[in-house]
Amino acid sequence: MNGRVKLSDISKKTGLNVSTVSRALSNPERVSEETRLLVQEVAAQLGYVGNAAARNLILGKTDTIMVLIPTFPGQPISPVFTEVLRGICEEAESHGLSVMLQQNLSQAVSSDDATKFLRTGTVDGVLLLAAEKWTSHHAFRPKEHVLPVISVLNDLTSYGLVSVVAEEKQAFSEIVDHLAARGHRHFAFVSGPRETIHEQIRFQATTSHLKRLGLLADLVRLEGGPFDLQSGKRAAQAFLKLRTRPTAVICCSDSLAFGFLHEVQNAGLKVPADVAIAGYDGLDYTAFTTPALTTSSQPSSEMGCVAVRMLGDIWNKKILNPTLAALAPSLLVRQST
Amino acid sequence: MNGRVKLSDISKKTGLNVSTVSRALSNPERVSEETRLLVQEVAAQLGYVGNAAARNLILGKTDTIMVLIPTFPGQPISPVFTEVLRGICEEAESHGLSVMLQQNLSQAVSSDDATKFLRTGTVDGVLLLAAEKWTSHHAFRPKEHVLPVISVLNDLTSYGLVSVVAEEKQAFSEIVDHLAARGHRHFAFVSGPRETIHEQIRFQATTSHLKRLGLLADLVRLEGGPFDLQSGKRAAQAFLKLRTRPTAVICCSDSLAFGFLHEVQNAGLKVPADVAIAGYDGLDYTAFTTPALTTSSQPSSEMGCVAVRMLGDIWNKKILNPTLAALAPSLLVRQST
DNA sequence: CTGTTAGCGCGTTCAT
DNA sequence: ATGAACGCGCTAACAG
Repeated sequence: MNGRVKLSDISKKTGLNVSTVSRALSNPERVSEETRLLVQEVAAQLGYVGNAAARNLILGKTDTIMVLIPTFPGQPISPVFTEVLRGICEEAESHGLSVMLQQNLSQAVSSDDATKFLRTGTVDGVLLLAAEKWTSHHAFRPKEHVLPVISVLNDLTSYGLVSVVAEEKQAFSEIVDHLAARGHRHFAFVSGPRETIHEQIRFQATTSHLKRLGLLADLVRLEGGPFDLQSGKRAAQAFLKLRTRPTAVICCSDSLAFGFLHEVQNAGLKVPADVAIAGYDGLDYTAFTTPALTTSSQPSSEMGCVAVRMLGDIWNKKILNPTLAALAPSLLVRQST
Repeated sequence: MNGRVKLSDISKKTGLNVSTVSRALSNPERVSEETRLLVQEVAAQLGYVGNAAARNLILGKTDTIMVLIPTFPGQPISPVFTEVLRGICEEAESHGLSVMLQQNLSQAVSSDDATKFLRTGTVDGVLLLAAEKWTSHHAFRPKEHVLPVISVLNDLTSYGLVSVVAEEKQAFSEIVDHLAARGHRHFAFVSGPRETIHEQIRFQATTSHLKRLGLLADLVRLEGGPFDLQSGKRAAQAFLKLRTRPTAVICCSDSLAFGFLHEVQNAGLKVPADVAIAGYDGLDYTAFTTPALTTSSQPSSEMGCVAVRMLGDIWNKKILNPTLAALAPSLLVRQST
């Protein structure tokens, strides 16, 4: 390709052998002081940059990880994904790893998706963000050799994947506790998409904790839909039609909470006097609604960091089985409750 | 590496030569119907996936583009970047391209950053998001051969880079027109970071258009700071201390507008009765503030698409000079004005 | 239409 | 400490 300078170029210019030049650049200690400096100087002078493809080919690795992010048509990407991605990039960079990104259209990763990036063979590991299912492809186990795959945000250990998630159960228990301590006895839960793992875990955590407190009888479940502002608005419309309205509303996500807040305020309700609202995610804008939203903050970028570290552990054979890492959330009590 | 199945494996199993197998897989039309089917079947059966490194090495290209996104410590990534990124990924996928992501810590891309990813040599082109400067590195021009670099969001044609941007000038003129039509005569501008291209263009567009309308005399410039909610809040605090307050506030970004809105409402002002507020970006949550924010929507994902397409044009020699593509924004008039 | 040959750029054996 | 030779897996010439 083109006139890119290569090892042989700097070999000619120095009179040294190509392999010596190679050593001087990758294993400087295995070469004399003198030649090392010479090579380094000429390399810099010529603007040598190396060829990753050749290096990858002979080394059998690429030092690259693939990140799969689900996207939904017409919907912006969740800030949670963005933050996880940031954590991944930071940690990857500190380990000298590159990050490849692929956005896939459905939340469920199928074997087809798997094939798509495997066909490239350019990565040493895969990070799956918020995948609901995982159909392991035959290409992943050619001869007992598998490409490491880690699930982030969703617990897919049952599919045999190392997973790193947030302690959502704890988060929603804390929210319930907080609301109960404020004196609330009648609750509503604004649901996200029923089929998602998140919805199931969060609703389950809420009901089981309410039950523990003897308050379950009064839980109203409001259908939201997708994790977006519009869904929160719809749920609020249903809420407003209720004969007896709960005094505390727990939303499955911050976007739902914001949409909900917007709509009940439009209808003239006072928050938190008429109804208290809590969300989940810890998006930055929740601190700037009026009133500011109580929410539980996900350890988003931390999950990204941890996932990259665990990938390293898999490469180093320190992790051998589908392990689960669960990171703690932190409750942010604000004016909406 | 490992026990990955390669061309030679399927060559043995079929009795065909390696190159025939290669052809059957990459140029199916240059091989007999019979062998093609045989090869494809055996390939599928063995779970052949190919080795990108080898392919890249011989082809001299990687079909991969690098995206550089600026990040700021302790600050979430702008949704605008995320949307641009989405556009890039979608368009890239439709062209069979992969996307590598690197987040760099400063807004200004220096030669060091350039070197970092060039050292990999794994990409065929670079997309620079919101870079303020560009120090072209010698590695970019080894022998009249350069790696194509496109600037997205910022016009860096003066650095010799093909650039794709939003028509910010138009956007802010439209905002001014809208506000003037509403009867406003006293304006404030909430500034973002003074050193950024965006702040300069947007402020300049606002003042020059106000001047055109004969309204410039009354413009108050409020210092915001970083493009975030907190800065908008600070600007609002300054605004509240003004002896005579402007009736219309134009914010350099939606986050500033939201923070501003939050704070003036806290102080008891009515929006838009006491003060009208407009932002810029078109973030989804602006439709759900109370009142909903008037804003001008950036063609974010479109910019990503266009950038990828232009990269293709550069590869095909259809673009030879630093071209500028400017995409139109769309004004969203809502209740805050 | 298929087999043969050669080589992409680099790292790592072997020798020396 | 350095040089020579080999091979990573694949594709593109060139024959046949």
